[in-house]
Amino acid sequence: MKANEVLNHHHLKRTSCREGIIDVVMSSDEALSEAEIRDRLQGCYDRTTFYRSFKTLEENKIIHKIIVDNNLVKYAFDSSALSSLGHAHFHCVECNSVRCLNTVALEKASLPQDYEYAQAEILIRGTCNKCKKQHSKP
Amino acid sequence: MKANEVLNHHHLKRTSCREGIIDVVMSSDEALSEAEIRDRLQGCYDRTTFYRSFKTLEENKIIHKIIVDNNLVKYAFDSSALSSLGHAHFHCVECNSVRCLNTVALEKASLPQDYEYAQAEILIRGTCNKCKKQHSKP
DNA sequence: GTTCTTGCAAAATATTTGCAAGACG
DNA sequence: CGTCTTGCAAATATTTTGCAAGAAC
Repeated sequence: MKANEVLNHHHLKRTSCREGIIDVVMSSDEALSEAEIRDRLQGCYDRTTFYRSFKTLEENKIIHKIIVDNNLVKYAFDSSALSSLGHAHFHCVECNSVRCLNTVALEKASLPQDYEYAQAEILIRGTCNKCKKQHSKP
Repeated sequence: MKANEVLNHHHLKRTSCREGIIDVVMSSDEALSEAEIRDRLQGCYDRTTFYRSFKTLEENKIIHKIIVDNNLVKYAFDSSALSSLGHAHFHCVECNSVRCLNTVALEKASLPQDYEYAQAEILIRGTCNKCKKQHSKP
């Protein structure tokens, strides 16, 4: 599905900023920060516009926001299969890359009495394959 | 265990700000924001001092920080039983309260090939018992 | 043509840093 | 007394808002 189709599908106006963001996050295998997305779009847009676009795209569940730390916020394309249960992400503490995981199962049970479950977000920290490989080098 | 004992145990200087923070988070059944902690200490300390104290206490695993959203950061006493595996928290999307959970099990498996697991953070969103009760009122 | 979006400037907020004065041990 | 901590001021950084010009449909 192309960026403009995604926008049409959600009854959002096709603007080049939105299309650009969608193209970038769709084609990336890892989550990207605002700065990274802006770089890949050759800095074409104002930060304000980015924030507003991110917000709109997030509200429409086209992308989702991953807050790894207060100064590490990333965005990823929202493959809606995940979004019903919640999301799981892997954060490499060495290279700070963030990837969506779709293979993590949360045992849904055991909330306190009378609490109502809606959605879970799981952030797994560790070391990614690339950084682990670095370690084994001489 | 009292606040000053906690500090001694970690070889940290006993200062009233640190003791105050520890007292407040230890005696609270939910996680508290900087503003809430400051209020309970009658606004005695500078925000800078809070940030520095939080950092020190977090580095020593005396408290932990829960980033619910970019503008919703809370702190809770770190009961170390949880900290080995990671933490699970419940965020009520209605009243924005945050509580530590100790009864959530994550199926530890299924990372991509060659990834190394270190720790997980789970944030469960939903409705807390108090807010649910509100709904059933007339 | 009407409505939504953008860019700019500016405000609000959160967080960090330098430095001198003060508290801890 | 030497070292770590505090408070103030100021610097950074992030995110939000108002408004007029411009684009989408």
